[in-house]
Amino acid sequence: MTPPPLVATVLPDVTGIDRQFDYLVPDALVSRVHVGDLVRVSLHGRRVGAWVVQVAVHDGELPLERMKPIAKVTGAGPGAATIDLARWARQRWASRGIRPFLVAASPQRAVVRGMPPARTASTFEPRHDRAAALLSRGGGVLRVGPSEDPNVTVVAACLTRGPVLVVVPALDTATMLAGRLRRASVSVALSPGEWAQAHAGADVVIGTRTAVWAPCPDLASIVVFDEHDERLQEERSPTWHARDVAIERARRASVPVLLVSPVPSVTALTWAGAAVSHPSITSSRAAWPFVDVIDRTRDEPWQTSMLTSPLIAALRDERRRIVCVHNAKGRARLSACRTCKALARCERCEAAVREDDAGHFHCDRCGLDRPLVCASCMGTAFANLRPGIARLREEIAAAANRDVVVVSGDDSDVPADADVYVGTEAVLHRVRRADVVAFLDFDAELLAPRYRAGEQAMALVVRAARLVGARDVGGRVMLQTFLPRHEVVQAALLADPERMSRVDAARRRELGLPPFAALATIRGAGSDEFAGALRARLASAHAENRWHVGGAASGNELVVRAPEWESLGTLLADVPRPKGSRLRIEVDPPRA
DNA sequence: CGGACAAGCTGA
DNA sequence: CAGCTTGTCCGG
Repeated sequence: MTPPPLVATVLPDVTGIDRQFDYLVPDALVSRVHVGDLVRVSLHGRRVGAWVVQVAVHDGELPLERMKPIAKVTGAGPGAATIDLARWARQRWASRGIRPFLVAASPQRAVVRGMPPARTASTFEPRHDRAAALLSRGGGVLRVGPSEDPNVTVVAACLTRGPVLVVVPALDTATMLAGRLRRASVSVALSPGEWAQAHAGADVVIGTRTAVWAPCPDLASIVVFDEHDERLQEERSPTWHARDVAIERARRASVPVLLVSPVPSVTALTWAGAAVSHPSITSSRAAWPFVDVIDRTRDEPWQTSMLTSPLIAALRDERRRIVCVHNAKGRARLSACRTCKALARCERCEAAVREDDAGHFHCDRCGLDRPLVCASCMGTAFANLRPGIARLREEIAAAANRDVVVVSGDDSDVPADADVYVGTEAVLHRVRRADVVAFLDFDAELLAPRYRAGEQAMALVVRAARLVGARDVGGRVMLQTFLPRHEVVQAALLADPERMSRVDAARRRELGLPPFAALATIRGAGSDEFAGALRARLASAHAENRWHVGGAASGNELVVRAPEWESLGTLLADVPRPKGSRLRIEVDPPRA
């Protein structure tokens, strides 16, 4: 009697096709087709790559004669467990399909099985004591100082248990850490380039956020370094976050996960509950720079100037390299009369006007020019309340009496030997080393209209802290603010990030924001119609209480809030998308 | 996504 | 009505 034919359900690697298709497994390939493998099939007259998502005995649902055979087995792929993890992620981030996750989990080139594992089972010292303690308790959040360098010792603590998966925000960190571990005789597979070695087996599999999807046989623990870093989240939809994937993957594999950061996110702390390891107050303080809070409500007679006297003193200190951060994004220039403090406005349309290069007031709204005279008191001296970066550069250069380098977002080659740098927050990623970092208008970060503004501001302080080093090497961060008592400012000042996360967590709980609720933004053609369908569904289910569907009246952006992500994902998947729509759904939106 | 096929438009 | 464009459907 002939054995029943095998049928493989495959998902084509083709954008726009969120469907699965059944193919016959030819007798010659029966031993080589496994769930999670990559194959090639003929679909609608063309050869395409596909993932095998299921292998089963033919059930007669689709007649055999309508099925084509699998054309070829390309090689190893994500594996069955990762495909299940991708299905979880599809609901978690309201993705239409699992293809984006499988792409992240797959090798870039074909990988044939049979490569030998490279496990050296090498352990080394020193090992991070607090990391080891957390691991034996099942994992959690490991808070460290910003200028500490815990990566190698934390990995050493993990290695005593077996293979470890390491996720870091940036590729250069991954490459550098891989090198340091190899010098300690640890076998390392750098993801995604060394996917084949990771699949065959290594002591450490390491990479940026996509590495959280990488294979790691006999996985014994997962570490996410710099858990607060935004680069761990995919910026395009589906906006999956490597931290959350790591937590779920570890849970499924019954292994501990460590989230390491100087400023752990509210999401991480809420997940960890009591499993948070803090450094001692003394060692934490020692690992932070000096933080100067410059209270702009008190210190200056002319309160609106960006150049306060402590800043001018720092600019004039020729022994110190200083980096000035000024987030000018989307901020209009603004002039005010020095005598009567009235805002300079357009006579015709009342919009704020700015000084142009020719020495006139110019209105950007209606184009009118007028002389530099105050309309209320006829004064002729004006202050620029929100200088653009060019104007600021002139003011800083005049105050510092040193050369100033302006760093813009897209510059990659920045002179390395300058004394004074000015730029948007991108400057913190371009300059290697500094003695002082000054945030000229820290309130722009604190008051940004995003629910994660506080943590994002805190992340900038950490970035600055690493640039200047700890207080014992003289590292100094200056925060110019009108809000000196703000929890972020206080947390930085006292080297105690918990001060900030406690307040932030309480506020988010009260306002129903993540991680205490699920939040999504929806944009793109058809989102108005989709919003209507969502409201109708919620009304019929009598579930409006903890739900909210707002915005999109202008066709701009729809905000959906749900009690938790499970029901959000279910709802967004169940409500049919209007035909012809192109919805971009962002769950846990990074900018909202 | 991209090929097939149908329906709609133009020119002689 | 050939010859072309535009739109919709569907793939195993």
